[in-house]
Amino acid sequence: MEHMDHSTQMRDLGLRVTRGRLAVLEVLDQLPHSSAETVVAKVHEDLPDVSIQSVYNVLNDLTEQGILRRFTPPHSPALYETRVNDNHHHAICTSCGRIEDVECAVGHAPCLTPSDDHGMVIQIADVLYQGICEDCRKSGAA
Amino acid sequence: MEHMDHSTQMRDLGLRVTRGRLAVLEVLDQLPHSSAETVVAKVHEDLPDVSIQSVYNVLNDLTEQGILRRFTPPHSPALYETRVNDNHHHAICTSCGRIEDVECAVGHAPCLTPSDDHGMVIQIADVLYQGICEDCRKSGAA
DNA sequence: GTTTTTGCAAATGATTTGCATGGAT
DNA sequence: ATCCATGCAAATCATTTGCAAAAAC
Repeated sequence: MEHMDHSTQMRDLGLRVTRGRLAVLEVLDQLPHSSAETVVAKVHEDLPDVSIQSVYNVLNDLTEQGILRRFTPPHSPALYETRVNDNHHHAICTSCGRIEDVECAVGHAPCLTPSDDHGMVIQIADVLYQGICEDCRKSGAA
Repeated sequence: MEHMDHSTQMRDLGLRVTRGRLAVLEVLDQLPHSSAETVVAKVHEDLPDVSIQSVYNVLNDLTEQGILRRFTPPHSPALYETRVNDNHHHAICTSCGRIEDVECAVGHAPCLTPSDDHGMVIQIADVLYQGICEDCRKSGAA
């Protein structure tokens, strides 16, 4: 069962396994980089009675628990993906908005040198590359 | 004159030098990482007749021209700073929201390996570190 | 004088809040 | 049976849009 991982993931964290939560996670497995609005639309295809606010709850709660990953490009609503245990990051085309997963160029998650960490314990490092994608360059859209 | 740089900066780009634009730039020189709302409040201390919408225009236009830099932490409105020609990045405390400038750990701006650039030409790489700052750790706020 | 930028008003978009009901354990 | 999560409604926050008037070149 594909849900198994997510169910145990939540149970292990003391979260209750609900249809809404599973539905949100399935959508994000299929469509990473989705906005809350997109998730709601997709969830409603199968479960029309899941409320918008509940989806927001789920997105917030699961992000806080580390099951989801959230990032917020400029001029965009927050985007979500099911958190995977690599250190991939994102490249966004500032012209058409398309987003690609990219591997971290340095081979490991960026980190701070102790001399420059300002006393902070870093938990997440998100890299957002912004540029122009091949299609936009060719079509002169930029 | 401290404004000189900004004025010539704008003139060189064919942008008109207005009091509103200069005021926004001065605020961001003093208070980097400010939100639009903060900028409006600060600008209004001296120039109460500058409209909110105009500040948004300025922030958008100057960011587009590369004079300002915008980044958008989760759960935060967009933040702005006058763009400086280094590759510093940002560390945000997920508990109290404080933001520190940090130097890029690898010594240069992150870049993509050609084999992994998806055909995109990268113009900006923003790194956002998220963690818990020393104060929050000590006070147990997290 | 011409074009860009501003100011005003209104609308839209994204997200959060509070409280009673329903559902998972 | 208990407590967590949901649904509903309303509110709030951030930002954009359109057009006439003012300002910079």
